[in-house]
Amino acid sequence: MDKYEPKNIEKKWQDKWFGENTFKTEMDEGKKKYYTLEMFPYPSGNLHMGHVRNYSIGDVLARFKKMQGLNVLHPMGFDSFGMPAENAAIKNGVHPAKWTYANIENMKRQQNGMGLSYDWDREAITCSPEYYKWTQWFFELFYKRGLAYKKKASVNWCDNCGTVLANEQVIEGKCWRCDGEVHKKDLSQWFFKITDYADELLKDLDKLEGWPERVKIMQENWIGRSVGLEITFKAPALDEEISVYTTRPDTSYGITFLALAAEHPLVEKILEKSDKSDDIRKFCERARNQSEMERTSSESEKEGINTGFTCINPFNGNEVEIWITNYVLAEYGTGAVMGVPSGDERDFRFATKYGIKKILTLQPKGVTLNIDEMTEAYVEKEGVMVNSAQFTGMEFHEAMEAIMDYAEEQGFGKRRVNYRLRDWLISRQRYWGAPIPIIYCEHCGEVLVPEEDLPVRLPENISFEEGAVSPLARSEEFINVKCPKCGAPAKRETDTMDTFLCSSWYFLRYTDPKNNEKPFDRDKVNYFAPVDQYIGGIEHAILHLLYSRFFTKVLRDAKLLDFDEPFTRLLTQGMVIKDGAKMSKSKGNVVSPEEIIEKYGADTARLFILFAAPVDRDLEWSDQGVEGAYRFLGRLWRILLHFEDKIKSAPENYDVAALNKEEKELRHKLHVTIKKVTEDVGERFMFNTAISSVMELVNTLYTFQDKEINSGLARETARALLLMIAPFAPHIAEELNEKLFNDGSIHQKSWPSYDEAATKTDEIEIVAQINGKVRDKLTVPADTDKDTLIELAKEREKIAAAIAGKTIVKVIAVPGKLVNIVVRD
RNA sequence: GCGGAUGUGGCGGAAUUGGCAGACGCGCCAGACUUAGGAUCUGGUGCCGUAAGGCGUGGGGGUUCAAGUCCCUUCAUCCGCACCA
Repeated sequence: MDKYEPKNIEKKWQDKWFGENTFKTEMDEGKKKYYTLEMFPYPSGNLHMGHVRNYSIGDVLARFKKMQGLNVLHPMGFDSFGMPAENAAIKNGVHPAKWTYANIENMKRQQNGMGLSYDWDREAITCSPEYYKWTQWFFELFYKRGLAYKKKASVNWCDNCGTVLANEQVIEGKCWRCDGEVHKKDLSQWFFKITDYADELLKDLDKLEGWPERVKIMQENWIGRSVGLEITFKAPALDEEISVYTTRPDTSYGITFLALAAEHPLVEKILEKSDKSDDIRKFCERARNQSEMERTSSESEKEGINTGFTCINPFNGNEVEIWITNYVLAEYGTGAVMGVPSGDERDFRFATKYGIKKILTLQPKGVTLNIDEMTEAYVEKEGVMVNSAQFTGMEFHEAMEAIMDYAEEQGFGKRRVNYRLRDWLISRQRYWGAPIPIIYCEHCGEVLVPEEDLPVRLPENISFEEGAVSPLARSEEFINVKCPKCGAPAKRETDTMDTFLCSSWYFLRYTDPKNNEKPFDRDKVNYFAPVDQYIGGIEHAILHLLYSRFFTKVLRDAKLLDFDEPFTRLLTQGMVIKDGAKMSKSKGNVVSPEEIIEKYGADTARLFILFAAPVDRDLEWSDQGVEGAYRFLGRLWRILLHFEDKIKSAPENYDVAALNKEEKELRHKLHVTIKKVTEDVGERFMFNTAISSVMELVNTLYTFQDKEINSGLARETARALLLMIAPFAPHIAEELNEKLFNDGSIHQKSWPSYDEAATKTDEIEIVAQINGKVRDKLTVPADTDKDTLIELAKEREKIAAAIAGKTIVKVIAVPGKLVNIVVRD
């Protein structure tokens, strides 16, 4: 018998599969489609275990659904614009394109070495002009729809990367890519108006039943919708009005100060008129220079300066001090907030620190609070109003509505919805990205590059010295153009687009990847998309997944496609952990996929990674576990080849009734296993238990090693085993199928069906309990009824002994499961 | 602080609808085959106990004939958000 040598068989089948492009998918209206997608990688050069896990999960699904008769779309591509290529260029003098394409080639080789069933004819590479032409085209579409605009704003700047970042890309005050400190800069930048879709992005989360709850909650929090009141204060001494936004209008009678952000527009006027403008200016500068970390931490010390000016609380005419503080966010709401020390913890501490007055407006029902004795604010949203004019005595919720109504009637307040979500900053001061297709003309202003001139290509001849200015901005050849409108000399925009823009639509391009006329054909995109099952890491819970949802909705409104959401189901895989930490170069705990595949083969690598943990949980890497997976494949190989002659000489059909007891049990086990694996893979996404049941079946088959076995049953079992293991370990399944059946690729065959009758047994085991504790087990016919069960149980020696001399209080019998006799002394 | 998750043998994990806790794999122990075994096959393996039996799903309480599963409470770990007024 041949030994199981993965090296000898895997390469052979991969050459055949990819040589013949076995996994090619075509649109077929008559067939139900299934679109399964793994998040495409950044071409860093080598696959890591996270990729292996991601792709293994996707490949099992793709192969499984295909065997179930669906028209499976399973593409792959590369998210190939971005900083690392440019950094490599700066460091080693290699052009980013060269570096990137070399990495793509290597990663593709590794992906093929895993035996993944991709349709490579549909590959999308975001840095290729054929692709980024359409990324630019989308920019123009957004621009025309009023969703792309340029404005001067205080934006996030990363010194390391030499570029601005979107809010979503600042993680705890640091750059998502390089972990460098981020600080604010005032720059004129391009934005996408994602806020126009805030409400729909929030609402439609309800439609995403196949998404993990936590991802939806993260998006919900990120969008951060709140409902409140905008109140306008008059400041006569400044001859100005100041608006604040609050979600607690019920506390309006307790306002004792008004807090402005250091960046608030009114600050300029205050400086002009104030006699202590030097102190105020100093304070504002200090506040602005705090890093993003310091400014957005709730732990930070709250500081402020009294401007000496006041404004009028429109509710009660009280004069209220205007302060400038370091804790009010300029970008949220109006950049100014009303200070109610009695009802807000921050305001309480601030007021205590600076000796500002406190007025109580709400207290728990039946309790009388004394503001002078309180050590913290009363922040609960329930209780009874006090000190609030005509609203005094009202219950919280009632007062809330009444006060808002009153403010609107009086004309100084307006109900308003606010979002945390800000517009998406999409321009980057880097070379290796899709150029923004805009030309600046002295006469015509901002002009879109005409569609027929797309793509705006990146100049290839370019220098990458380190410097503050983007390489594109230094390229005269690139910058200088004629205005498309008037023909006068004009200049190109030198910023490129955030790479998250490229990845916001790639899953749509796969449906029609070679289209030169359009980003994709509407019929094709509507046939294949949305993605039925998307698989990737949790790190994109907000970033990529929010942007893609936004894109999809805009394209729907532009009538390019007919669905609302891009990803019907989302699976967030767990991390691959070793020695208690995520695998990383810096921790030195990296296991190279290539080495594992070299040593054990791709089938073992895939099987281990799918078996070791449920797909959505973290997976602890175990070298011995890998050995175990390898051992199992060896066991499968040997036992099937052990029966080789039997299988080859077996008839297609056999008489089930003629099987002996053990054979009947094997057949039962076989059909139970098919049922279980079908459900585990297709419905429960429990690949680990699917594999364990296949292992059990193999173990059962081993009991026939030295026994006679009905050849028809051996044949049926072998075939089903190969079909079931095929999605997980495609090479060994293909090889064994050829050796035993030699009737074409196993991957073109149908998923096995089970015989419902065979999953049932004539006799079952029933548990006999006394007071809920198992005392005996009895084997009875499967259809034994309640009363008979109880009778049979009572006849058992152990049970009879246990109930002898005691009073039977109650007897519970669950047919098919147990009998429980409750006794008392 | 808020939100979410997780907690089961020596380890990874299973138990899908309240019904035999620990499937499957790793590790460990023993046997067979063998010049040899880090190959392979077979058997054993939650803990305490010679046994009968008892105990056991982070801790405490509860509901129930029956709880890993439901309820209350508490602890620990991980993740996300973190001055959003």
